[in-house]
Amino acid sequence: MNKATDPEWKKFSNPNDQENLFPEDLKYSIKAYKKFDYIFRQGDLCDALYILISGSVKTEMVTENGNLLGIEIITAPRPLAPAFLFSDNNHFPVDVTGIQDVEVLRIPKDEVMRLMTTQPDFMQQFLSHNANRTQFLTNRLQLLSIKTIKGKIAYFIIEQVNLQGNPFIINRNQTELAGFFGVARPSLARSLSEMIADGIIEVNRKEYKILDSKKLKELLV
Amino acid sequence: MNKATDPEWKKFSNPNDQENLFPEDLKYSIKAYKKFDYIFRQGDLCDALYILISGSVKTEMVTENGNLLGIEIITAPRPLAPAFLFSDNNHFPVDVTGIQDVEVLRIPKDEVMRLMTTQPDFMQQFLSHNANRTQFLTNRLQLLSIKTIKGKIAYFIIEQVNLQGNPFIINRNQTELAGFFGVARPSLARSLSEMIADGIIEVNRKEYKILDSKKLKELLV
DNA sequence: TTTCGAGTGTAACAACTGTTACACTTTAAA
DNA sequence: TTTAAAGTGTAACAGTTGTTACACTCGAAA
Repeated sequence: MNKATDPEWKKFSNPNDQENLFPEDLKYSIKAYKKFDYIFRQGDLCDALYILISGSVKTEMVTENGNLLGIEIITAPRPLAPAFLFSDNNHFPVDVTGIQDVEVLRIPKDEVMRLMTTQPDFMQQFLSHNANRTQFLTNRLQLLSIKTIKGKIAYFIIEQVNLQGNPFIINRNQTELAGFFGVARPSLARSLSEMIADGIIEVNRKEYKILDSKKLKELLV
Repeated sequence: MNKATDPEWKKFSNPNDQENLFPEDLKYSIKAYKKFDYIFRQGDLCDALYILISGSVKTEMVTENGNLLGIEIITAPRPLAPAFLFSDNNHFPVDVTGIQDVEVLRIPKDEVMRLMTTQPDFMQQFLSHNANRTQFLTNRLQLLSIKTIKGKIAYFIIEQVNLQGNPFIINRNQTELAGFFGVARPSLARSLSEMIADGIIEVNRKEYKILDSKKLKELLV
């Protein structure tokens, strides 16, 4: 297989590092799923490395009563919960559902072990990806640990300003944002309204601007 | 260095796997901290692998206003936030504070990279540990995502019954448990009282018993 | 341009949790 | 055994969030 014909999934998560991740004789299989199919369910055994090679999926935690807390949307190419392959209790912690038609690459665990020891670039990517996942989860945990809605908004806004500057764009509607925060949509709207009324922030469509940074930081409970 | 004189920290996180984790010529340094010293602060650069080799520490998230959300207590020997060594934004996500006098082993990043490729047992341990950390965080996230206190109690209880059977022991007092759930102590006490009054659970000292498993599951919001 | 649906703003009320305070019980040390 | 400290139970009230409902705005498609 030469580089020109390498499929998209060989790029793993970083398109710039598409070389030397996988050897010529890699053992793998590919399975296709339709839109809205469950790809994995919370509790499913995780006995191989799964990489989403086309389409996109959403992962959701399910509290046993059926309530959902949206976690994130994953777009190909990206591995799915790779950390769990090596955990003592290797079961999927979330539901994974296709939001488009998707294809998933499967590499058996022993084959992954071989890759780890023979392909340094693969190992580096694997470690880096898992490390970033851990940071994502830690960040999410920190957000959820803030008790007031205004506090969550403040935390999120400060994070976005650090990334994008002031003003900045939020590409989610209120319903999605409320789901991300784990709160009810009208409650989020109320908190936003009050923060606008207090002269802390300004909102035009998807553009948000901090007006009073001091007051904003006081909201971080 | 022969095996009989291997120090405790060579056992890493699993005392049964003390062989072949580290080579003879490992480059490292050790630093000591007093009780209540900060070992790391949220935001500190993480440029090496740190392993707690004696004593114990607690990790806490700090919301910028000073409020604390207790995360966990770590007892030697165990690595400290090893995942962040390989993340793109390699900063500590939590405060790490000694709750006893502690010693911390430091292995530089390039030395860790060498270990990963030359010591398969080290790599296996490292992967497994990070995987378990991810599961811990996911579990904590799931707990915090439950909105009602009774729901959190129910989730926690069901988890404990799966681990210990029914009845089971909770080795935390109400204050610690409330901190773990991220709620106020009297609120937790109230919810527990109501669950007892409703005949759902029974509590004697640290021993908890489920009486009505059906009602308990209905509390998982 | 019209129209429909998605998205947003808001209000009234219910439900839940936090705060503060204090009495009581248990534990461990003197 | 006595005593102080830690832990627990509980109440009253304040504060925040959820629920439900509905009007309004905006934008894309017909």
